[in-house]
Amino acid sequence: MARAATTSDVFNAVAEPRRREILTMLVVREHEVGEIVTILRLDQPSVSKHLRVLRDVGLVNVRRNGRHKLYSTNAEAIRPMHEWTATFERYWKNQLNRIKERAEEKMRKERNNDSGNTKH
Amino acid sequence: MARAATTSDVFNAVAEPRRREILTMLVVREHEVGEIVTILRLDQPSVSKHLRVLRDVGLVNVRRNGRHKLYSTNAEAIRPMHEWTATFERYWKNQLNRIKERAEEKMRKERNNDSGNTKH
DNA sequence: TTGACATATTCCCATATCGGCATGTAATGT
DNA sequence: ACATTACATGCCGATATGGGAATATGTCAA
Repeated sequence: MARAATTSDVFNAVAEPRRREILTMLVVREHEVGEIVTILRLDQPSVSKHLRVLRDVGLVNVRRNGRHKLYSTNAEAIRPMHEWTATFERYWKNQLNRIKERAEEKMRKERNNDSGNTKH
Repeated sequence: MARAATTSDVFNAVAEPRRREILTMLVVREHEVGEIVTILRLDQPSVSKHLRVLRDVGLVNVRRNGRHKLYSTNAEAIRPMHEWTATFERYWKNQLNRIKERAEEKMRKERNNDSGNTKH
């Protein structure tokens, strides 16, 4: 088997940096495809393909306006990722605490050593 | 160009579901490779390869213990993902509020219609 | 040293990717 | 009807993937 399809879930879709840029841009307000092309300096077919992937996993919505299509980010779809990463939050906070504590421990010891060294 | 390497950044490394399972498992406490194999029911070479990817992007740490190797999740490395997804939080909250408001609006209107219909 | 155990790496294959380029389709204006 | 604008899709090639099977590396114990 090869790598999972980019359309298999949000994690795979968002692995592509350009798609992350597109999402960041479209979450503020909706944009036409042409605007994405000029602002992010990508080829039009490239943008359309990325939008296709994002659409397939529900990360963006489309709306037609004459010849234009207006895409916008469906922020709600990013929530599962946010929640998955959130399960690690307490652990990195613990890691930081442990680092802090070790640093303070080291400080105390060095202070003791210094006072001892002055003796000799 | 093909898809970006799985080792290119945390987003790509974490796109693989099995690697997410491994991270979830190793964040609680460190485990030997063999334990990962039996608990997640994967082939040993497969686990070693996944761990290699996770190591390359700094998502796990290793420590040798005799013939065994003890892997643990470096939770701190997941933080960038958490922060990226967090930038969308206010938007999905807004979306939810708008849905709520529309529902309440609808309720009010329907109540008005009902009171009107009783008249006829 | 040899053997057993634990883990890592290599090779092969089927598959999906992304970029570039060309072409297709849909809506508008004249 | 036709040309034009705005997107979408199709085809190609180079590349990296993950699974499977085999093999290599590393560590301990007798």
